[in-house]
Formats: sequence, structure tokens, C-alpha cells
Amino acid sequence: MNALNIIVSPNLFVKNPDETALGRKILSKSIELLAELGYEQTTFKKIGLAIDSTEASVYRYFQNKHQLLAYLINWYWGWLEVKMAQEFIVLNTPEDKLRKAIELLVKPMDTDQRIPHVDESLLQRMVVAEYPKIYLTKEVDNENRGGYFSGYKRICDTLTLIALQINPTYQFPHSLFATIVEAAQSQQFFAAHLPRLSDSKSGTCDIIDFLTDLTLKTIKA
Amino acid sequence: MNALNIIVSPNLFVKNPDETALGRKILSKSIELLAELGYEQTTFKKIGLAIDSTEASVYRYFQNKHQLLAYLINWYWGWLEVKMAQEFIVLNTPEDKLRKAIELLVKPMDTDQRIPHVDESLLQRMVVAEYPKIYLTKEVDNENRGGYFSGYKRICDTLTLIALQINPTYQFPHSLFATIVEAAQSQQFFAAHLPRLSDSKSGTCDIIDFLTDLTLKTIKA
DNA sequence: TTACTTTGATAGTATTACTATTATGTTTAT
DNA sequence: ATAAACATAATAGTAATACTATCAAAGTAA
Repeated sequence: MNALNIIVSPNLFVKNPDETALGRKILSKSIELLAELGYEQTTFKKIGLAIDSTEASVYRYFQNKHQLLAYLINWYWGWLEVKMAQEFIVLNTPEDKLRKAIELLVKPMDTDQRIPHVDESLLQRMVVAEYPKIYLTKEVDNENRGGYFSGYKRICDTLTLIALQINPTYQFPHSLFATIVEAAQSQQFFAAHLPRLSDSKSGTCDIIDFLTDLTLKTIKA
Repeated sequence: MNALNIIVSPNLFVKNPDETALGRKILSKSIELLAELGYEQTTFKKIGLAIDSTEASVYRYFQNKHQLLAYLINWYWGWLEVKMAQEFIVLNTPEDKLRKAIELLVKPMDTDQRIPHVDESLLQRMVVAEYPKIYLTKEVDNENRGGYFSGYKRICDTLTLIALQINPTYQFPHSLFATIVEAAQSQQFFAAHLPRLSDSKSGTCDIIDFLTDLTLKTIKA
């Protein structure tokens, strides 16, 4: 059907939204609503209205709002993984790959025509504002077992392996890339809303420079 | 009254909980409930019950749950500031101060007898699990103007100034310490719940080593 | 003693997060 | 072509949450 398909763990939905027109409409409209209203103000009722259907229809695809958010965030990480793999094809040194990965984490995405129901750039902005909410809950251990965070973890693992090619003796690669991926998100948020917590003055380049400098100094030294 | 008092911005309460017995009881019991149940499952009704009073009494001190959380988290940063100032008295190099600051961010606190209504160690655990929820909302810009995040920002500023003593030409000190303070929290959470996102195996020392190594390599190089 | 403040007790409202039921239309298997 | 199976729409209903409002009792300060 699509030239490209991002696979998300079946634990993250009741019925696969990717496989029906209504499901895809739920995805695209809930990205819009989450980006516009934020997680707290978004309800299944509002999503039902936005898709010209009802609350009950949304419940047929997702158990609850938390599962929907987890789905979308995992979709985002899956998408980023695909982008990275594409870019890495022509990159030959681990350092170039790390630089590119950081750029992809921070730079606004251009939307991909092959997946018309997802506005990747909007999704990215939503993820920046909401991502820690999927793990900062009392259900984190159960949900971890259910694969709620596997996208995030795979990205960090990939970067860890690349860094160890540069310096196999570096002691804290998992912590480092969890920190880098988090900082990539939070620095975007801080630059926009809490500027005293960032040195970024002119868009995303400063954040990319900061993270690249931090990463390379830390693993090389 | 107390030998020690942490001052929190008046925008973070309706009526100062520090000044009445009931207010202090609300503080201590809400720390307990938030730590035990998490933010989502904690309600003013449950807090009212825990203090042998009612929902309405809690509303007399805090507008809502979000404000209560912001109060407690600001109290925590204020407390950490005091601890840092105490420790810095006998430290003479900026590097020693940064090392100590990182230790304080991560090491479990011992509870201070001078403030009997606050269990600092429990508060710290609560903060680790909830801190981004105070800024990841659509109200962030308003709340920022209201001083909701001033504690966090002051800590980061302090560390920034110390780092610039080591290397006045380092370009990204605000971003760096926002990242360090965040990572200090999230690494504690990951070590406990998502171990693939951390290299910490044996308690908090690994996290301290990771953050210290990261900080010093980045600003010195 | 009066006046003011704090608290406790109770009630009530709008919204949220679901669950359940039933009717209708659409696809699929035979 | 028909029956069975399924997806969706429409509606209703429940328990809990996040408040707001009111009033009386108790304590405290002038």
C-alpha cells in the first residue's frame, strides 16, 4: 500500500490504526490536536469530533490517551530510525554518523509525501513537548515490558554502538546517548519557552553545535 | 521559628503553607502521597483525607494540583541551593564546586531535623519522577513569568558562573547545565526503571562519575 | 464582647474517562 | 444472491475528578 511503513508494537494499540482509513484519520487528527492543545487538554471526545465520528470509535483503536501518545511517540522514533539508516548509507566515519544523527534529532523535519496521514514536522513538535509523559508514570515498569519505550531505546543503542567505534573504552555510552537524545528534545523546548536554560539564540543550529561538541569531547577525550 | 526557612515565590500558593500547622501538614502529606501514588493518582480529596481534613482545606492553600507540585519542586531547588552554599564554604576551586554540586544533585539526601515537616529524601525521589511535568504544559510561558521555574533557573545560573571560571570561553554553559541538571534526574529514573538507558549498575556513584566526566571534559577541552 | 479568621462539613456542577448497547451499513464467504 | 461477520455511528450511562459555593463552629485578636 505505502512505499514505506513504520512498524509499531501491537501492545501500543487495540486495533492497528495504520490499516484502516478511520485509523489513519485518528492518527493525523490526534497529532494535530495534541500539538495544538497539548496532552492534558486533548480528549478522545475532541478527537472523535475532529474525525467526524465519536469517542467510542477512538476507543476501538486505543485503550486510552496514554496508549495513543505512546503509539505516536514510538512511531516518531521508528521514523527517525528510518531517516538515520537512509542518511548513514553515504556516511563512512562514525563521527559523521553521530553528527548526522544529532542533526536529525534537532532539525525540523520536512514532511514525507509517502505517508500522507502523518505530518512529521508537527509530530516532531508534539514529541518535544510531551515525550517524558510516556515514561513518567507509575506504570513505567509494566509498560516497559510491553515495549512502550523500545523505539527510544533502539535509537540510543544504535548511537552507543557508533560511539564505541570511535572510543571502545568510553565507560558511559548508554547514559551519554540517553542524555543527548533527551537534551535534543528539552533544549528545543527551553530555547522556545525558558531561554535562560539554553544558549540557543538563532534557531536549531546552536543546539546542534552544543550537542555535537558535547558528544565528541566526551567520547574522544 | 525555624532555624532555616526556604522561601518560595508567593505565586506558588494561595496561602503560605509554611506559616500554619495545617499548611505544613499539607506539605508533608502531599510529599508522601505524590511519592507513593504519583502525580496522576494523587488528588486533593486524598490529601484532604490524609491530613484529617477536607478537599476544601487544601484548595485554601493551593489553586490546584499543578501549583502544589510547582511549590514542592521549587522548595526542593531552594533547598538544594542552600545545601550547595553550605558545602561551597570550604571548597576553593571551581572544579571542586562542580563536583560537589553534581554529587548533591544525585546523592540521596539525608533528612534535616530542622525542618520536620519535610522529608527531603522522599521529596527528592518525588522530584526525580515528576519534575518535567511542571514545565511541559501549555501554560509554561505564563507560569514562567509567575516564577514557577525560578528555582531551577537559579541552580543552572550558579553552575554556569562556576564553569565560566574554569573556562571563560566555553560557548554553551546554560545549555550544558540545564542538560546536566536534567540528566541528574533522568539518569536516576532510568537506572531504576529503564536500565538500557543508563550505565549505572551500582547505585548513584556511576551517575555521579558519568556527569562529572561529561561536565569537566566538555568545559575544559 | 465583638469581630475576624481559620477550618470543617456538606453540597453541587461540569468535565473526563471510560463501558455498554443497539442499529446500520459494508464487506466477505458460500 | 444471501447470510454471516464485521466496522462504525449514535446514544446512554457511570464513577471519578476538579473544582466552586455556602454555612456553621471554633479559636484568636482588639
